[in-house]
Amino acid sequence: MLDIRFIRENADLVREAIRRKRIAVDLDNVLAADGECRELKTSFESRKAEQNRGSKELGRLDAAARAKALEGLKVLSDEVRVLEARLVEAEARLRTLLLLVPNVLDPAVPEGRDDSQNAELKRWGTPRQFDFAAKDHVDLGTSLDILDIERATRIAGSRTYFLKNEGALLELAVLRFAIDHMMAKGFSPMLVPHLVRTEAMEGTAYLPGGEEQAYRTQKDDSWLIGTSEVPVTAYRMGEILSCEELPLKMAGLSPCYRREAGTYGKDTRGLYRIHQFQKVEQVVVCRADLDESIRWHDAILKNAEELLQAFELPYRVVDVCDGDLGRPQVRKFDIETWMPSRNGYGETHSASRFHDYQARRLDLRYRDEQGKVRICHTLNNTVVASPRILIPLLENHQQADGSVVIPEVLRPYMGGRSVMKPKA
RNA sequence: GGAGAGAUGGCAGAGUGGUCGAAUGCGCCGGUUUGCUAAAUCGGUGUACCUGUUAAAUCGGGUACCGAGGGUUCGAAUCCCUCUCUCUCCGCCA
Repeated sequence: MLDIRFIRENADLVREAIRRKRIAVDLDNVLAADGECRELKTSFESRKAEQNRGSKELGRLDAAARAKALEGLKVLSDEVRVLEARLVEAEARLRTLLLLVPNVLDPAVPEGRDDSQNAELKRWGTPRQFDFAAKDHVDLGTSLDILDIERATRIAGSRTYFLKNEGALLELAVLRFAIDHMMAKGFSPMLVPHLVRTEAMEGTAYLPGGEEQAYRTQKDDSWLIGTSEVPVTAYRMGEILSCEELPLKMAGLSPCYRREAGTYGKDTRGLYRIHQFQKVEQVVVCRADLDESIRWHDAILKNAEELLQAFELPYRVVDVCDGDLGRPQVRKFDIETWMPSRNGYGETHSASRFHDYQARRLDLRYRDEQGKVRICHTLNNTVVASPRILIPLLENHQQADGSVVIPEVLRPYMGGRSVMKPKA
C-alpha cells in the first residue's frame, strides 16, 4: 500500500505505474475518496471537540444547569454520531481502493507486454549438448523409481505427485542445503505457520486480488500459504522494531499451496506446475533506505545464484518487465534455470523488492537513531523450490545409461550417494 | 468439544461512569550533585491522524487509541454484546 500523501503528491507517478502494470484502478476515485475523508474528518473532529468540552463541564454543574446543558449536548451527540458513521464509511472505502493501487516502478524496469519481454541481465553456465537421447524428468524419475505422478493423480487429482526413495531424499537434501547456505549468510531458519489469517495475506499483498490462487479453509476462514514469505514477512507485524535489530534476515521453510486456477492446459506435464511444493524463502526486513534496499536486492539474488552454481545448473537472470510485474513490486529479478525438456530456461527463483509497500500494510515499523518511527522496507527471494528444482537437477545431470549424477554439494545430505541408477 | 479466569503504556501494576492518555514502581533520556562509577535529586519519557504558525519543525490546537469490533450514555479503561488471544480444569489427541 502506498502512503496516501505520496499518492496526492505524486499522482503522475502512480498513474504511470497503473498504466505500465496494466492494472484496472481509477486514481481519480482514490483521490476523491481521500478528499471526502479529510473533509469529514475535519468536521467530525471539531464537533467532537465541542462535545467533549461540554461533557467535561457537565460534571461540575449543579442539577438545574446540568439539565439545561444536557439538552444541547444530546443534539450535538446525535450530530457527532452521524458524522462519525459517515467518516468510518468513507475511510473504509478509501482503504479498499488504496489496497488495489499498485506500487510505483523503479526507473530501470524494462517495458514489455509479458514474461517473453523480460530483459536478460546475465547468463551463467552453458546448456549441455547431449550425445544420446535425453529423457525428461518424468521419464527419468519413473525409471529411477523416485517419482510417481500417475498414482498421485488417482489419489489427489491433477498437478500432484509422489516423491519416493532417493527422490524423497533428494528433495530433503536440496532443502537442507538451502537452509545451511542461508544460515552461513546470517539468516535465521524459520519453520512457520502454514495456515494464516486474512491479515497476513492482505499485509503481504496477496489479498485482495489473489483469492483465486489460494486455498481457503472452510470452517475457520484461514488461508493455506502459497509461500512462507507470508508468515515470515508478517512475523513482526504491528511492532515497532529497534533499529539495532535491523535488518531482519530470515529463511522460511514451508510447503506452498497454489490452486493454479486458470492455468488449465499450461505446463501440464511433470513437476513444473503443481498444487503443492516445498520452498526455502529468504526474507529481508531493512530500514527505510533506498540504497540499502537495493543492496539487499542484489544480495538475495546472489545468494540464489550461488546455490544454482553449487548445483552446477546453467541459468540466466532476467529483469522482469512492467507488464509481468505484480502490484506490490518496485522491481523484480527472476532466475530461470536451464531445463533440457523445455529446451529453454524455466523460472525457478523470483527476487522482489517492495520498498515500504508490504510493511505499510503490515504496520511493520522501526525507530531510527533520531527516535523517529519509520516504515521498514521488505524484500524476498526464493532460495530453492522443490520439486521444480528437481527438473533441471535430474535432466541436466543425466547420463546415457539413464542414471543421474548427484552434485557434489548434495552428497553429504544423501548419505554419500553420488549417483542414482535406474531400477528396472 | 465442555467449564471457569483473564487481557491496562517498554515492563510490573493501580484504576468499576466525568477532573484518566491513565496513579505508583522499574526501565529509558536529559539536568543537578559527584575526582570516576554508583547513589541521591529534579525534569522528561507512547502511537497515528487532522489542523494552524513556520524556512522547517523535536512548536501550538484538536481527534482517536487501556486485546479487537459493536452497543448503552451528554460522557466509557470502567456497564452490556460479539470476537480474538492467554491461563486453569475436564474430554479428545500426535
